[in-house]
Amino acid sequence: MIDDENLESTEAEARAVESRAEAFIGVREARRSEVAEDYVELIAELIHENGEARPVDISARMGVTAPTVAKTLGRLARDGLITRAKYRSVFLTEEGRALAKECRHRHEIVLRFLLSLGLDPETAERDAEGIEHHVSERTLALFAAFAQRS
Amino acid sequence: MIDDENLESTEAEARAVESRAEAFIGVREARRSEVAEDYVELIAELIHENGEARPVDISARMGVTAPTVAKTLGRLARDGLITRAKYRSVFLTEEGRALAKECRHRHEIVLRFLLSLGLDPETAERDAEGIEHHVSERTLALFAAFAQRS
DNA sequence: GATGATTATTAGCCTATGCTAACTTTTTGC
DNA sequence: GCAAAAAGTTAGCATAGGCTAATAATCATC
Repeated sequence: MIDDENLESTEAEARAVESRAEAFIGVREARRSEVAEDYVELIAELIHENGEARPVDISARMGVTAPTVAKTLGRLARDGLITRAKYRSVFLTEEGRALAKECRHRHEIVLRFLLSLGLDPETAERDAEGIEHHVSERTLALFAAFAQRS
Repeated sequence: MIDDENLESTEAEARAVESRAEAFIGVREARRSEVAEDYVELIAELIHENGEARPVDISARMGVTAPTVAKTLGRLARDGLITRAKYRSVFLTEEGRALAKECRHRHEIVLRFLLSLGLDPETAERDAEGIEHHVSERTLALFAAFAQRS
C-alpha cells in the first residue's frame, strides 16, 4: 500500500463513497414514508374540519382518483395508522395521530421558515409540501430559530 | 345559494381544495424525476473525476445493487439522457449534461444555504440531497441571496 | 494467451403508486 | 320508500425502482 494516490484506493475515498451512499439511502427511506405522511396529515386535517375523513375528500385534496385512495388507505390500515370500515369514513389510530401531529409540526416550521425568507404564500405552501419530508431534526431546529427571530 | 357557510360549498373552498391538489400533484411530478436527476448528477461527477462513469461506481455511490443500476440506466437511455454500449461505461447526452448542470447548480445553492444557516457539513449534504428536488426557482433565488449575504 | 477476479447483464421476483372500467353500497330528493 | 346520484370498492393493468440468482463479458496477471 505505497501508492495512496491510486484512483479509489484511499481510505478517505472509501469513506466518502460510503457516506454518499448513506445519504442516498436516507433519501430513499424518507421517500418511502412520504405518501403515508401526506395522507395521515390530510386525514387529521379533515377530521379536525369536518369530524371525519371521507375518501372522496382525500381524493379531491390529494389530486388522485378514488381507487388510488382506496389502495393507499389499505396500506395505512395494514400499517396500523388508520382504522376503517367498508363504505365508511376513515379515522386515525393513536399511532396515526402521533404521526400526523409530528408531520403537522414539521410542515408548520418549514412553511413559516419559507415565509420568513420572504417567499409568497402560494409557493411557500407548495415547496413546504415537498421539503418537509427531507429536513433533519437539526435543520428543522435551525429553521424554527430563524423564523422566530425574523 | 344562500347558505354560504355550508361545508364544502363555497367557491373559496373549491379553489383551496384544487390548489392543495395541485401542490401534491407537483410534488409527485418532482418525485418522478428525482432518481433520474440523482443519477445524471452522479454520472457527471464521475466523468469529471475519472473520465468515465462505470456502473460499479454508480452502484457504490448510490448504495444500490448493480442490477438496479442497470435497470435505471436503461430508463435514462430510453429518455435520452445517457448513451451506453454493452459492458461499457456510461456517458451523458447533450440533454443529460444540461440536466446535470442544472442539478449541480441547484445542489450547490441548497448546500451553501444550509451551511450558511450554520448546519454541519455532514447533515447539510444529506438534507441537500433530499431538498434539492423540491425547491422552486423562487425559493432557490432566496436561498442563493441569503447564502450570499451571509 | 489461459484463467481467475471483476464487472455487467438478464431473468424473475416484489412492493408502491398511479390509472380505468365495472360493480356495489349509501345517500338524497322527490 | 324508491330511483337517481354520489361515494366506495374491486379487478386488472402499467411503471418505477428495489432485490437475488444465474450468466456473460472484460480485465489483469502470470
